[in-house]
Amino acid sequence: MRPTRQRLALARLLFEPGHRHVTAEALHGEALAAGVKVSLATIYNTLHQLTTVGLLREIVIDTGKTYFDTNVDDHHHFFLERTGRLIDIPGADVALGALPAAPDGLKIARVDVIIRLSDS
Amino acid sequence: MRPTRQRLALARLLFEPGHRHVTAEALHGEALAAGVKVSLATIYNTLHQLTTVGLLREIVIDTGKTYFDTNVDDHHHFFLERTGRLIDIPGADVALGALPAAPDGLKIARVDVIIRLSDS
DNA sequence: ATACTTGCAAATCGTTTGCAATACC
DNA sequence: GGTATTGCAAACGATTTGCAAGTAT
Repeated sequence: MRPTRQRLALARLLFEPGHRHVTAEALHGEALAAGVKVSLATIYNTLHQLTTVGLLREIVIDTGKTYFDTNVDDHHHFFLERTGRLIDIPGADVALGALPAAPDGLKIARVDVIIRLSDS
Repeated sequence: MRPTRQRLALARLLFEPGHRHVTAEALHGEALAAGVKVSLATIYNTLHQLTTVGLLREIVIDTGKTYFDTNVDDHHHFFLERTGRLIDIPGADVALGALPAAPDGLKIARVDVIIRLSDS
């Protein structure tokens, strides 16, 4: 994985501000706003590569849009339904008791807990 | 909501076999296989209407594809990553301890627990 | 008769892909 | 130079929409 101009710029945008959640579109917007010339295709490439390498985690919350989380530790999420925003919940803050055993030849790859929030 | 031919046929396909998870495409296929002439547009209409009415529940597990669950009780899911299949987990089988409080003016609408399974 | 439904085909949205031009080592 | 990477534009798959024709009450 070569440290190209666009990869470096994207990495800076992603990891400098601390933990965050981005969509490809949003990151693309930020890049352009920051004066970084990148194509959307490259954004997707990079996000997936970083995910493969373990620097990002993909979160499925909403159909039709993929979120990438710069926090790859064990943790969960609040999802604000009205705004589409995500908030991290430290893994320790959600007590999961014994989980049902996985069927036959399968193993638990990950447990996602999503707490969906609406206006009260 | 009128009991039209296609709505009745779809309701039968959905609710007669016991609890299940379907995608619009899959239901469309079944309908055609069962000799029921329905357009995909109507499938989507009907699935959404049934969801609004509370007879179905929408599950987000996978980007780019929406699952509808005929089980609307409190429960969670196993997701078989290799096949894309869903398996219900009774709500009681997952012990959730105290959850972090929802921020300011927000309330918990729902808690989704998804246990992702891969081949072991 | 009137309002609700259907179905087609076109449109949309996020994402992916093919491929030639380009940047990295 | 050789290989990885970029960017464009076209291709995609799932879902939605506009609208004319059909159907329930």
